Amino acid sequence: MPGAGKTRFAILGLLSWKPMSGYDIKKLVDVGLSYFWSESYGQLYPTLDGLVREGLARKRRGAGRGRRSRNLYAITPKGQEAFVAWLRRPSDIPRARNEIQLKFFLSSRAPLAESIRLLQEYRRQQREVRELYAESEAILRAAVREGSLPGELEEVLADEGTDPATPAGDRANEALIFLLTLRHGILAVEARLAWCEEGLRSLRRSARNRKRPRGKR
Amino acid sequence: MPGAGKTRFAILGLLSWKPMSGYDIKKLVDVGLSYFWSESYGQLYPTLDGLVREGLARKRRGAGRGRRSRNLYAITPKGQEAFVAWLRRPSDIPRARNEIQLKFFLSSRAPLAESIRLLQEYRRQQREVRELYAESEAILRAAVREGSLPGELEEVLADEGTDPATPAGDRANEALIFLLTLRHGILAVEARLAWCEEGLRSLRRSARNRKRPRGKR
DNA sequence: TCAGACATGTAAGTCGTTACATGATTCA
DNA sequence: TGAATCATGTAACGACTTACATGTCTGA
Repeated sequence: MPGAGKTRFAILGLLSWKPMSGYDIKKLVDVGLSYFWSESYGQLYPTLDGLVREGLARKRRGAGRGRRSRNLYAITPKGQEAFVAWLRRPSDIPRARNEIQLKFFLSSRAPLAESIRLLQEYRRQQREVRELYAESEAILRAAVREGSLPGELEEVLADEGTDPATPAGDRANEALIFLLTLRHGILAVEARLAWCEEGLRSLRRSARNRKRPRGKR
Repeated sequence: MPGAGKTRFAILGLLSWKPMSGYDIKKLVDVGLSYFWSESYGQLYPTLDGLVREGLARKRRGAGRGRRSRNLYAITPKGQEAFVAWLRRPSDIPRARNEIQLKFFLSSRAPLAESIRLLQEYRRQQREVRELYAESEAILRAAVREGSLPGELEEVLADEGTDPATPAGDRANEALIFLLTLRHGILAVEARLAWCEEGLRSLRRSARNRKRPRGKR
């Protein structure tokens, strides 16, 4: 009984697209889902075995000899059911543990300059993230206009395995949802950057007021 | 060697305010820091012992008999140093693992209605969070105007332990930084809600286009 | 020919939570 | 008197990461 963890269903969900090997899944997550998900091999392979033992997936030995032979995993009807049931279960609120926020809060008794430095570091970090997102968004918007999937995803998903009967409208939908997922990240980053500006303004105003505390009551 | 984990420094940072017991720290985190941090007893007490073993904190047996006697932990100069050094170390980018985002992404091959439902669930959840934040913000803004700390924090921090020599300006600063920390949460929630609206608009437009796919190319 | 991608897996360790055990004190 | 809160701790588990071990195939 390997837990009711999220990794199980993340994998199951990806297998519901098409049969894949552990290596494929890792690639797909790293390349396409990295903005909101991650998996390590140490989780991946044991979990795949677990899915097979529970009858949620089937393992098929692919071509190739020795270590080079890919194991293809396919979702079973039972697995499909379990996946949909999970989709419909309420999601837990992610428990918050944000290091930068913690540091900023704990800096309240340090010199103001320390808090300002933390804010600037955060801003620098988030600006970099925004750049990454912006590039992805440009690629994706183009894909949405064409109703296709973008290059990297295409590679992993679209070659041999995809059902050719999938209507173009469905492909467009997939791209749209991928785009929206990315938009979530972008709006979040922009909110964080707006917060940095607000914070820097507040702290600098506070610093000025303390240098010449004129109208004090 | 109990890891270079974040819990150690979170605790150290709180002890840098004033000596506290494990129970105090848990209360303080639950009541005042819950928007961006959490600690469990299972981490707390062993970590406190670890800090003492490393000479970063000192344990002092308080009044009371048997199990009721509080253990007060105070930071040492070495601990203070370690804390400040941590504050200045670059923070790691939190690795992303967002269940709702994952579900939304994986819903791309389900009926559109499923994606819309997920978005609505997310919106409902985030609206509740926004209410909580709004209440806290009102209390905090009042406290900032007065240059004091708000009730709950006052309780844990301000009674006997606080240095009476702390200038009023410093108290105002602490309240301001607390307020800014909260603002981070608020801006984040509002960004998520804005995303929900954007997403719902997009998906509904997409649904309409597929019912009567008139101007197709 | 050999670096680098392909491919699978395991062992050990970190980090954290939940649930429980224990007992004192307060107050309705 | 007995429920709630104060207070400290531990045991067991769960989720995940890192680092390693092993071997194959491809292409410059």
